[in-house]
Amino acid sequence: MKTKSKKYRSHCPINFAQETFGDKWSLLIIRDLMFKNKKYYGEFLLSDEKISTNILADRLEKLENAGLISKTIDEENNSRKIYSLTSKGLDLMPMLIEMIAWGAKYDQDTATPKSFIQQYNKDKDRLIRELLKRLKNNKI
Amino acid sequence: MKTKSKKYRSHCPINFAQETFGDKWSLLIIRDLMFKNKKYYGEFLLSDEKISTNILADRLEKLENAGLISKTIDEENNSRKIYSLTSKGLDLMPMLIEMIAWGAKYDQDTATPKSFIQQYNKDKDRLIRELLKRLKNNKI
DNA sequence: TTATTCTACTTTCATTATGCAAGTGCCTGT
DNA sequence: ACAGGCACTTGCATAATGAAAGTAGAATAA
Repeated sequence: MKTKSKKYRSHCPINFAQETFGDKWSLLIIRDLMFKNKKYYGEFLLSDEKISTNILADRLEKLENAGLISKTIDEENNSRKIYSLTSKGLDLMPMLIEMIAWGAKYDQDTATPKSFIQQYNKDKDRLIRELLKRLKNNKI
Repeated sequence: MKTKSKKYRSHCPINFAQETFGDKWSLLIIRDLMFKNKKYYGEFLLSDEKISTNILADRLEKLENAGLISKTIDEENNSRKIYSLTSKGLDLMPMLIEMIAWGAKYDQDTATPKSFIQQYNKDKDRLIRELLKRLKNNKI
C-alpha cells in the first residue's frame, strides 16, 4: 500500500466525487456492501457484472485508501478478510438511493423491485434509515 | 452518429447509471449544463478540469445518444451549437445534489459555497425546485 | 503429517481508453 | 477575399482495463 498525496483536477465537489469513485466498478462494490450484505473478496467476484480479479483488488485498495471501506481479518478464518463500509462510505447512501431511482426510471428492463420505488416515493428519509438499521444489525 | 444497441453488464440500476455516465468526464459536462449555465462546446473546454477536445466531442455524442442532452443550432450564429439537458438529464439533479453534499463534506478544500450546504440542510426539495426554475428562466 | 482445497490476491499480455497537439472545414464579420 | 471563430477530427504516445493463469498462506481432509 503506497501513500500518495492525490492531486485533484479541481475542488468542485462533483469532480471530487468522480475522482474518488467515478469509474465503472467502484460503486458496484459499494452497492454490494451497502445493499447486498456482501463482505468477502470472493463474494464480490460473484456479482452479475463479472469484475475481474485484478480490477477488484485494485479498487478495494483504492477505496480503502480513500477511506470509504475498511478491511479486517475474519476471526473465524484467518485466511479471510472482511470488508465493510466506513461512515464516509455509508454517507453515500442518499446519493445511491437517488441513482437507483433514476436508473429504475429510465431502464425499462430494470431489476429494481417495485417495493423499493414505492418506499422511495412514500418516504425517502425513512427508507434510508431502515436500510442503515438493517446494515447495522447484519454486522453483529 | 452510429446507432448501436447497447448491451448492459446487468440491469442493476446502479450499473445502468454507471454505464450511462460513470466515467470521469460525463457528469462534469452535466454539471456545467445544470449549475453553470453553459451551453457551448467552447464553454465546456474552459472548465477547471481541462477536458481535451476529442474527449469532449466523444462524451457529448455519448450523452446525446443516451438521451441526457440534446443539440440544436444557435439561431443567432449558424456555426454554433447549443447543448441543453433533456428531462432525462434534468432528472439527475437530486443525485447530483447528494453528490455535491457528500463531496463538500469530505473534501476539506471544497469549492462548494456554504450557502449551498445551508440550503441543502434546510430544505432539499426546495433547493431543487429553485435550481430547476433558474435553469428554465435562463433558457429564454 | 501430507495433501488438497480455500481465499485473496499478482502477473502477464493483448486490447481499449485517454490525452496532448495539430489539423480540418464550415460559418461569420470586415 | 480574407481572417478569425467555432466545432470538431486525426495521429500518436501513454495509461487503464480485462481475461487467464499463477502464487502464497491458512484451513481442512486423509
